[in-house]
Amino acid sequence: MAAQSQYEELARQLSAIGAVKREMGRILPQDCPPASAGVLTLLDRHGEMRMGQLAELLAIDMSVTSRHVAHVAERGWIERQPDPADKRSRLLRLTPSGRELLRELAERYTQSLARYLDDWSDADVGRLNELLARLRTSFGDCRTRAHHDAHHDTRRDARHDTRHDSTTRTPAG
Amino acid sequence: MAAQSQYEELARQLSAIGAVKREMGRILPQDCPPASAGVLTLLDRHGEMRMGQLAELLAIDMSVTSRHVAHVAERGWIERQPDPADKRSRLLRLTPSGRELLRELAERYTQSLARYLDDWSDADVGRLNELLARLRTSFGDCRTRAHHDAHHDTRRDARHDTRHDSTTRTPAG
DNA sequence: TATTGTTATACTCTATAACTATA
DNA sequence: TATAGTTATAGAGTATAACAATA
Repeated sequence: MAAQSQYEELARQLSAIGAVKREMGRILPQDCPPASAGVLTLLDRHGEMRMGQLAELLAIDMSVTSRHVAHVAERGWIERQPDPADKRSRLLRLTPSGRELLRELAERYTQSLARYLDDWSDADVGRLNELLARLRTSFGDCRTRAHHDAHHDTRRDARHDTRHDSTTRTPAG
Repeated sequence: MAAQSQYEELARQLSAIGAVKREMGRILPQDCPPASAGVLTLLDRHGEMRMGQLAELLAIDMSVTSRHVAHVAERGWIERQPDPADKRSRLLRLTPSGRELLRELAERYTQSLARYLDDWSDADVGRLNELLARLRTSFGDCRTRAHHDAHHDTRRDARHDTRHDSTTRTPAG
């Protein structure tokens, strides 16, 4: 439990961090908006999956996910195969072209961050990564709880967790 | 200098942190979108200022700032007085009504974060705040450097880099 | 001529709701 | 009936360019 001023400061930091995100977005190729990069990255990390799973990992509505997926599919970066187990569903999978793009993206991100953060130690970057992951988990748990038992209170207790990887999951929606 | 995998992970964390921002945005009053809250917060922190200064603190284009400012001015949360030293400019200042709204916002942010982060220590929240502030500074400093040294700028694509905009934008604070 | 700020236009991202196909 | 996914529509946020008024 932290002091009130710490919470207010965190709210300010979160509101301002968008500028960093935008700056990172500027290094992306013309055809690949940030949302597309996010889709490809998650498919790389977690492997083949369905729309619904991807939407949950992205922490956005499936309608939005659907359009992001259409964008990357139109450019040949992913394939959408019918799911043999459920004909309503489609399985998303990276193509070789998508993997090639991901290599390019990783290189650009790395070069850009290496330049911006040249005076950061490995430990500092690691600490920031850990805290951001934990922040997302804290919000994600809260949302999952609110979603599954919307009429219950908001105490943190039962953690019936059906997720496979809580560290890479994002909250909100 | 950190390892490449750390940079890639940071890029991913930044891309995913938007979900937390959106979740925080949901607690705001109907009339007050996140951008308005940002404007009010900066005017509270830094006091009376001009459009250009505010745009720099927000790290967004002045055209965008102009519309955010119009929104909060229409609702009586700030005043726009002509600058006696430069008739092209207007000085922005919080009104009592704006300060009252800020108190409300601070309370909502605090309550929400206290609920989401109930298992975070004060030290953890403080560390995250420090690292986020430092991250924004690193990007802001770098952007300033890049602007003064434009021919060493390798981060952009073949994109139209038509920024004759001389205002050096810093991630907000 | 250059700068401050506004407005018009376009693009990205997201949410809600209506719709289809299948379970 | 319920669920997986798509599409239509609306709203917030941002960038670029053209413009007005002033320096």
